[in-house]
Amino acid sequence: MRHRDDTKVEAIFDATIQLVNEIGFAETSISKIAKKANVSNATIYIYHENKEDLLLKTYLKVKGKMSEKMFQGMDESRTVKERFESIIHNFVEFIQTYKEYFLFLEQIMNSPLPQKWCLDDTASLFQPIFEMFDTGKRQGLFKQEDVRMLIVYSILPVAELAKGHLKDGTPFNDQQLNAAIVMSWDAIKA
Amino acid sequence: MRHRDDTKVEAIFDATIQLVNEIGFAETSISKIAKKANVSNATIYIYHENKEDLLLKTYLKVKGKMSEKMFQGMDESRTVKERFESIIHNFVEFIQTYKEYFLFLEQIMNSPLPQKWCLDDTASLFQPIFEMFDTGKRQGLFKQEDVRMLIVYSILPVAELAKGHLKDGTPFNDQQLNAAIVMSWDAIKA
Amino acid sequence: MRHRDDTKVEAIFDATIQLVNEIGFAETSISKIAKKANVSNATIYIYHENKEDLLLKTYLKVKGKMSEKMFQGMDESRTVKERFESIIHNFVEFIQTYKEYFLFLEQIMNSPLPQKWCLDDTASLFQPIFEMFDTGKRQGLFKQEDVRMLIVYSILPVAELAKGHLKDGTPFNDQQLNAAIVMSWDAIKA
Amino acid sequence: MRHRDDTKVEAIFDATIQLVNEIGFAETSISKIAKKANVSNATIYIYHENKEDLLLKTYLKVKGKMSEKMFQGMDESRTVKERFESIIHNFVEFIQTYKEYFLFLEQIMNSPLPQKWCLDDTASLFQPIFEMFDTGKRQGLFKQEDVRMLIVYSILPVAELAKGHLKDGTPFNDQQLNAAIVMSWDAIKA
DNA sequence: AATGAATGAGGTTTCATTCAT
DNA sequence: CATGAATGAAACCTCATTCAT
Repeated sequence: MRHRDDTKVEAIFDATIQLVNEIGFAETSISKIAKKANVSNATIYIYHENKEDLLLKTYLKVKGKMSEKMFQGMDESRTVKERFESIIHNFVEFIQTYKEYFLFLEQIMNSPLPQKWCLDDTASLFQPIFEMFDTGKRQGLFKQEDVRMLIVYSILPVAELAKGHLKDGTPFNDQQLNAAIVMSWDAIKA
Repeated sequence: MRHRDDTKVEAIFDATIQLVNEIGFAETSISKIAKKANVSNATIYIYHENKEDLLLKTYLKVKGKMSEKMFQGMDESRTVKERFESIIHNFVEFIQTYKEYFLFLEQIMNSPLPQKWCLDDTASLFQPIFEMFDTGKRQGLFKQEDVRMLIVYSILPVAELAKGHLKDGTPFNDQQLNAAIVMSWDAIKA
Repeated sequence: MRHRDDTKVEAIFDATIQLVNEIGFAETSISKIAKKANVSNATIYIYHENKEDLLLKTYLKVKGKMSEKMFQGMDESRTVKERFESIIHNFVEFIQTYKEYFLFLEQIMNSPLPQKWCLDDTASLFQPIFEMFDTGKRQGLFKQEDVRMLIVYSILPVAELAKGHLKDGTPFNDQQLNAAIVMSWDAIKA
Repeated sequence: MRHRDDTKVEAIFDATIQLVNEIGFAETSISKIAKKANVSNATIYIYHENKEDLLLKTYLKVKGKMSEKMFQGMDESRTVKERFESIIHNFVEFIQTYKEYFLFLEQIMNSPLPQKWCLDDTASLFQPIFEMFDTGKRQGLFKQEDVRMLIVYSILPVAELAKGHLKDGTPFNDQQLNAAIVMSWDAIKA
């Protein structure tokens, strides 16, 4: 057995993500992925059981990357506010740098696939967010609401704004970002 | 000449929406739609040029329905706060009553299709929201930010919460909704 | 019963011939014919049993037209040579005036359809040619060969030349036609 | 990698030609070709881009075969008359041996396809005919007419006669062929 | 007579996947 | 490991034809 050729594996992942973004999830076929990745159709089946498995693995990889970037340089000893701002900045940075990863995720997450896959484990990837909000709640900084609610009012809107700028091509500048952070904070603060 | 059978047209729309929700956009084929709608494959092509056209028309229909429900009973003479709460209540009502319409929209809007279709006109469907926020800004009730930002911090989170409850089957009760409205208001108020 | 609407019948014939010439026999469908003729699909079935019947009738009509034009002004009392030249001139005139009729015939006659239809009767349409050649043979003007052979060496080449000019768009002038007639005569003369 | 199976490629060509002859160009479908060739529909698309491409390639192949057979054993040092007779005999031989190839060609060439394909290069396949006639003209053997005219009066009629015998099943014997050659010669000789 | 509506059958093409090298 | 060849199944769409008005 020769060893796994990571160049090809990577090329397949990239081609998948690009195609899903360019032509959509529904139009993305194995043949098209193979062609874009410059490998044979059959090669894809060496690394992935079938099409759905390829999608699942790509999804997990991308979600892992997002988690990694989101908590990059996170220091548990910092204050809640500092951690809050770090996460948001990192998130926006991720969305802008890995534009295609982000849009790929949005497309998959709004399809019935994740429910079919029953992925509870992915929540753990975002554990630091939960911890940060829990701490904040205990310190009386945040409203005593469900953490999902705090997320939906503080992080989601920033992502949505960044997505909007991504789609219409306009830049999401610091001034706008700071205004957003203020609104996030206003929404969730006690 | 046989007369146009609107039952069939309606059945095709419904089948499309249901299937996109059940098995996803990618797996929804004309054959499956036809079978579910109890019509022949060919019948679909009498009313729609091709598969994409069917999706586009379904999308527009559903978006129209959402707009209609969202501003039902809207009274321009009411205060901004009353209008704000009316919209949010109507929206949540819509999401819960027309669950499948809402999830269908989410799936389409997160695919590359809308960009391909270049639909600027659909923004006009939500004109009353823009007017409400503009009035509120002029009255000094809201932060002097772009209306899109106000929307993203007040309406979007509610939709996201409702969607979450839809997906995990738990009810979205009045207490939760009121807490959400408070957060929305906190986020955007001046 | 209302009376037969010859406008529509004619429009259907014309559309059929035009389409067969434009896009070919294989691509010509009832729907396309109906659209080009500005009638409903179903209207075609009032006048023709089915698609093949439509083609057969169109073929017979066109072949009849060709025969009619070919022997227009033919005078049985004229000399064989005069009749010979009259036929050739008429034929060339027909090909150039009814270009589409002629090319339609060529397409049908080189398909397996005529054999399927077993049309012996159409030979009778060209009786005057046979008579002319028979008379010529009896008068010792022509070679004592089968009349089909005489036709193939005198009339067919002219048709082929005319067709060539039709297809590449160059004119088939009198000088060329006369040269052709000389060659025809040389080929068959005793 | 499985190696290219030329048996299949050949079977597809043969099935195409046979079907076009049996049921006609218009009724010849990919499915029928695949069934007759004992391959899957999809296999055809490995070797041919689409149906039209299959037809074009089949056409070119058959035309090449015809050219090859037509000039088999041609010796440029022989006299014009010898070359002339060689070509005609070879052509008749081809028509009779490769009956289906010939009838396939006739059907395609009388459809609008060749014009759509803009094939100028195929003329070069018949270069030796042009050369033979040019030499004959220079030697004063033939009339000083366009070579196409000489072809149309000497070779085409023989083909037409052979085709006639093919279609009604009667043999085209040597005596008839010789009579035809005499007429060909009479038509074009100076 | 005329036609829009409707459809089962079948068209071309692409799909996801497996096989043999 | 890698891949071109191969394919059954199914995709989208159009066909010829019939029906009800």
